[in-house]
Amino acid sequence: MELRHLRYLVAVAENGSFSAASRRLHVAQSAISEQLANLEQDIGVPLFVRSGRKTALTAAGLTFLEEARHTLSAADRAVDRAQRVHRGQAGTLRIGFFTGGTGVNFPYLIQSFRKQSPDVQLSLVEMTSTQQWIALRDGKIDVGFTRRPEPEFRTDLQSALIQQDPIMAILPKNHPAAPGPIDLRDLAQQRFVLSSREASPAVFDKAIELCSEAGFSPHIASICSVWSSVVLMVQAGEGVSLLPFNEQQFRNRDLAFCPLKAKNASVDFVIAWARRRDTTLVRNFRQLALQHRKSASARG
Amino acid sequence: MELRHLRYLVAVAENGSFSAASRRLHVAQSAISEQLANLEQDIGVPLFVRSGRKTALTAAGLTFLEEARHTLSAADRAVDRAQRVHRGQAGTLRIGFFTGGTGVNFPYLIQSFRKQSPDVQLSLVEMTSTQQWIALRDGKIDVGFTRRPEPEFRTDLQSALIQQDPIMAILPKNHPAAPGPIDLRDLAQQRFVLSSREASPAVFDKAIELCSEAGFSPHIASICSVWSSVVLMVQAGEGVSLLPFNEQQFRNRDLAFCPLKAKNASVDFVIAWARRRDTTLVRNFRQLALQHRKSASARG
DNA sequence: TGCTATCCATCGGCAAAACCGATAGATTGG
DNA sequence: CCAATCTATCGGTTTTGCCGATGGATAGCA
Repeated sequence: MELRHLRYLVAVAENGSFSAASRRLHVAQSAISEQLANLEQDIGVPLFVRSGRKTALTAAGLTFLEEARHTLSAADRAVDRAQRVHRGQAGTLRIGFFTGGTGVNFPYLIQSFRKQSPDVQLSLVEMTSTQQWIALRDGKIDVGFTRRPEPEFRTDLQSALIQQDPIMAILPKNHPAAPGPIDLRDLAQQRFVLSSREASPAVFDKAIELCSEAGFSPHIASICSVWSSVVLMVQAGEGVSLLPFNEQQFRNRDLAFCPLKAKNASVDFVIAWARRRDTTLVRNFRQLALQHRKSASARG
Repeated sequence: MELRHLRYLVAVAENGSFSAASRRLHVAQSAISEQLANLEQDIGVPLFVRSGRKTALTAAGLTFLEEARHTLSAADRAVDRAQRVHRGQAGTLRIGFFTGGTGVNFPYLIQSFRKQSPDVQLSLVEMTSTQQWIALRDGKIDVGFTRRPEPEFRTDLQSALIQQDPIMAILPKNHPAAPGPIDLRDLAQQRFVLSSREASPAVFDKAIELCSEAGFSPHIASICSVWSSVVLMVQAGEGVSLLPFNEQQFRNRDLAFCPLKAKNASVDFVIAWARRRDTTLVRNFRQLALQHRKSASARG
């Protein structure tokens, strides 16, 4: 049984006869006759009462007709929904992010995306930068707000800059170097608390790089998996730290957040996506996110 | 788009690859590949991400897959329901009857039919004998408890005897001929109240025939469309009547219901159906009705 | 880094089948 | 009884679904 059989059946029912259906469908009457005979043969149920002039559906035929209509509309709906998803008008968008990641006004972005794509379901998943790369590669999420992917991910992932987060020195409030701008060489003798390379290689590597350029290799006292712990450590006197600027931590009254003198003291904050899954939906969302970036940077 | 495409798609989704699906479906891998390429072309949506080794569905493909499953199961359900209706296991049975029609224990018949065919919906429609013949011919009802169809209906309709209803004379209680058995010649001079030929030709014609055999043509005072009115008329002294035995009217205390001496003083009470629409369902119901007749007549 | 196994797309050929046009049989309406 | 209209059937044509073979691409493994 194929949809063709159902289409012919419905046409016959709607036009009252094989001949009328054949005219409507622009198919020879003999074709209709054969196909419907095949259908009856196939399902083993006579669907029509043929009596010379008038053709009518049997009781089973009427039942089948009703279900055939359902089937055909299910098929149409399948096509329609697939096309809508393909056009980015429907479906689900899974977004990765990490707390402290700024650069876009998230609520506003979501809001205007909702306006643009009312039938798209959004799913927000909190992950570290590294987790996002893996999830993007494996198709667990569709876009991520994260750091620039490491080289090993560059074949699968693409990214677009949202903003450059300046790396700042985090010091106890009364530290002599505060409030900066700081020359990192002044911190050469300090003990450092860094966030783990695992969670965010970009930040870790940048910290090491900056120290290296300042002519020293940092003495790492502690490594924390998330930036909030880093802040706690510094607050506890465990050492100083280097972290990207983050509005939330900036509010801390017991610490000094000092800019660096180094020119390249920043890490990229990007929107990333899988090259293979760069759907219309992802493209739409990305464009919107980049627009919001512009307006944000325009504001200050 | 045909169901074949959907079947292939589902098979690929369930088996993880075109090749695996081809093995499962016993079709060449190239066929699967071609058909699914056609499908994608047809609906204008890429459904798969092909990357050498592993094949995965796109977001649109996943959506389409879900809907394709619905479509396929709708198609299956269509076939199943049609087959059930054809086997008489499902559907609707529309039954015609007239009040006073006896011969079967209706509640009991319905009850045991419900037991035999639990998924069949029953619809009872009250009609005169003639209305039932027309409704049967036009497919408005499926079976009717009625009188033997007139010759003009015999090409379309068939009928099976439920019982012979004896024709009885209905007289005022104190009529000299009561309580019978009556020789119709004794009523030759009476005025008659008959039920209309339109509603029940069999009864009307039988009355005329009996009078004719008794050597007179009845003087018809009134004609009523339903038997209950006939009874009222006789009660009002309008005349005497000839009607088939009917349990309900028999209870009337002011009238005498007298058997006739004539041998052929009866009209057939039958179950009738359309020759063209003698479905399994109708056959099943008919057989049950006839069984119930037997047991009813066995009881008395 | 090759080697191999596995996957999908493509091509030519074949056979099934969908379709067509014509026609015959059947039925209805005038 | 004739004309009109319907469906089934038949032979022929074209489409197309399928097959087998092949080639390019990729992933796993040595």
